[in-house]
Amino acid sequence: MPTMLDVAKRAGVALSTVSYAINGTRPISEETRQRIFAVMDELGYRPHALARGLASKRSRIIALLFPVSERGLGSTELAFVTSAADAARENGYNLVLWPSEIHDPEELRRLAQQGLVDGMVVMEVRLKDERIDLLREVDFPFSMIGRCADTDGLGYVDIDFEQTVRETVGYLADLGHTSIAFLNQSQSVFDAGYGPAVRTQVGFERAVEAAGLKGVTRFCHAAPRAGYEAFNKLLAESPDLTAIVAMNERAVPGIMQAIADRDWSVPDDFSLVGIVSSVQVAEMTVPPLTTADAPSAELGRMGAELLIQQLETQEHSVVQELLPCCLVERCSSGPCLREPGK
Amino acid sequence: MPTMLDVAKRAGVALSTVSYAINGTRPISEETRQRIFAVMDELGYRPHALARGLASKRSRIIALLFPVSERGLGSTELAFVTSAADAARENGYNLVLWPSEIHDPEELRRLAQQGLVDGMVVMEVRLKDERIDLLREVDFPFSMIGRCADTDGLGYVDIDFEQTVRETVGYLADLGHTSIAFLNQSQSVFDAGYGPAVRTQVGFERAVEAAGLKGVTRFCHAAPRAGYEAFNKLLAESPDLTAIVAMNERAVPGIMQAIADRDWSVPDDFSLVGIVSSVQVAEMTVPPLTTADAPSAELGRMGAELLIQQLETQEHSVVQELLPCCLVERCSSGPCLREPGK
DNA sequence: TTCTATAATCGAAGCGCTTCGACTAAGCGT
DNA sequence: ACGCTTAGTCGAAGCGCTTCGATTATAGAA
Repeated sequence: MPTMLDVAKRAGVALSTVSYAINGTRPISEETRQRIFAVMDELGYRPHALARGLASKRSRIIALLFPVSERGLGSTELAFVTSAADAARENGYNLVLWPSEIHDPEELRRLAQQGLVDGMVVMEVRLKDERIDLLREVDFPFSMIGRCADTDGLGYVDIDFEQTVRETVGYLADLGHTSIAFLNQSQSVFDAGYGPAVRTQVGFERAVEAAGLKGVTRFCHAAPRAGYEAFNKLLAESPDLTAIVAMNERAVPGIMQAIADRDWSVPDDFSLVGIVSSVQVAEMTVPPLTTADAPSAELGRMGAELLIQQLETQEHSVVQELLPCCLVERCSSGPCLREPGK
Repeated sequence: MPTMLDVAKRAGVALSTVSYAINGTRPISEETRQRIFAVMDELGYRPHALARGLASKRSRIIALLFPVSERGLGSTELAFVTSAADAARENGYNLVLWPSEIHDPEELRRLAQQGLVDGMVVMEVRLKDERIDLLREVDFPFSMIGRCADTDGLGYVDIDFEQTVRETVGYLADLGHTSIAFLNQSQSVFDAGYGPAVRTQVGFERAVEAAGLKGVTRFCHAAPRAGYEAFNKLLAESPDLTAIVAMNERAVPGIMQAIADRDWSVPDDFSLVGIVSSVQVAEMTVPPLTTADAPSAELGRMGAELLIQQLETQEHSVVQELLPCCLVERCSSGPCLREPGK
């Protein structure tokens, strides 16, 4: 494998001249530059990434911190990963995957001090998140997909949960629904201060009140069985319910089953809308689910780009962006033709 | 950030001694070692990954090549990624994600020559795959998740498609089905020589013949609509069909819809089994789908471990492993109670 | 006792790059 | 003709490690 020195010799210039030609760090005459580049691809020269990183103190590698087995990532999260990797590469960076126990700051500190990565993109951030506290403390560059409670001076992209749930509630209200339930993720996820669970629930309550509707909320584990039971309890307590907004993909089939078991049909007797979901999931149900799809690809991409931008420019121009989910009407929602409560 | 030299000075030893103590490359007295380690964590010293990589010519970084937007990865593929990353880290390696256009060997060559990664794990390998040809040609270490046609001397893990489909067909035969269809992925994927599509189809034909059953096969795009149409055509041509084996998750809801549209019910009137699928998908349908689940996590893990093992030991002990899918009976399959053809 | 193997350590030479401080030769205003 | 900037280039000093070839002390073999 040829080195920069080989190129320099063959082109009859100094080693440093080659470096300047490649990086454009100092002016090089057009003539020399051409000669150097000619030699470079004659020899098939590729700059050595590690050497470059060592000398420049910038590895051009960023890490994506993703929580290991925390609810087991779904296809929504996969899109974060792939689009972040794409975005990184388009900007000349490499993306390393760092499966991180959410509660092991030491591991994180090691990564930060190892000199391997220039910065990190942190996924699945909680309202109160040790990882963020640590990174902040050691002043290590990072961006978030999601956000913690105190985002002062921190760059992030997140879903606009309030807006999403407001739009969804509005949509159902327009269809004539007056009593709506929100099916959240599990109580433990909520208690752990997981942003989406907390923010959406709050948003739902506000939206429902603002619209003058009746709204109830309920936690539910990520499983069909739990969805089934949750639906039945919900209807036992509020028999006038005609629609559910579910931020719990795995529970959806259980709900559908429960609806079918009452000999009701979707959407004529009951409406079901998934939020913070994805097309893949929506199309797995029969009938296809009306969903507010998470802008996963954008989130992943922006998370990476935010960080890279922060790395390239020294100025701390803090970008904080909220993206709404996109409500797509499919076949699980509509006006309620049944007489509520019957 | 302290360097090795700082540690050495503070411990009153030579720089190289510290290195030997850390790596165990040469014998160091217990006493000295202790002193060195004490100083190390007194100073909070962390070896610099890039420097280490540059000097040792081993970065301890491996790349996971995954095809960009080729069918859009599902949750099955996500598991590859995360478990590969896990496995890498457990073995002291980092995993970088390399979204690769399947037909751009130049990009790949660059990655290989850049010195950034010690080896690659290649996903979604085709029977005839340019990437493999290139890596082989330049003699760059790699392992495959999946496999190409000529696997001579190449390490891989793959799903045992033949076995999986045989078991599935056997399962349906035992339930009394005698006319079964196989719903493959799309024709174009098949024509591109995508291993699973080709191998499973061949396997199905053999299995059906061996079991003395009647079998038909059909390609289908990854979409509910396509599944719907495929089902109807299939039944128009072979009215005695009582079961479908589908290796096409996205088409499944369409099939279910089509079944329901005939006023048939699953599984009493028709059986449906998904293969090379996952629990997540299986539980999204109503009723839950009987599936042969892909051992995704194992595949990802083994893919990484295979490569690392190859990297650590010089000997080319070629590991080639086929893992079967695990057939899980849920509620979409059973004996056919309907009189076939009616 | 003398010779040699082994344990324990040191110093120095890289690994392949970036970057800083020269240096030279023009180009320009005065 | 004078200094003064600027484009274009060179050489050398690192970046933080690994690793090779000594060197010394210690012990077992002859």
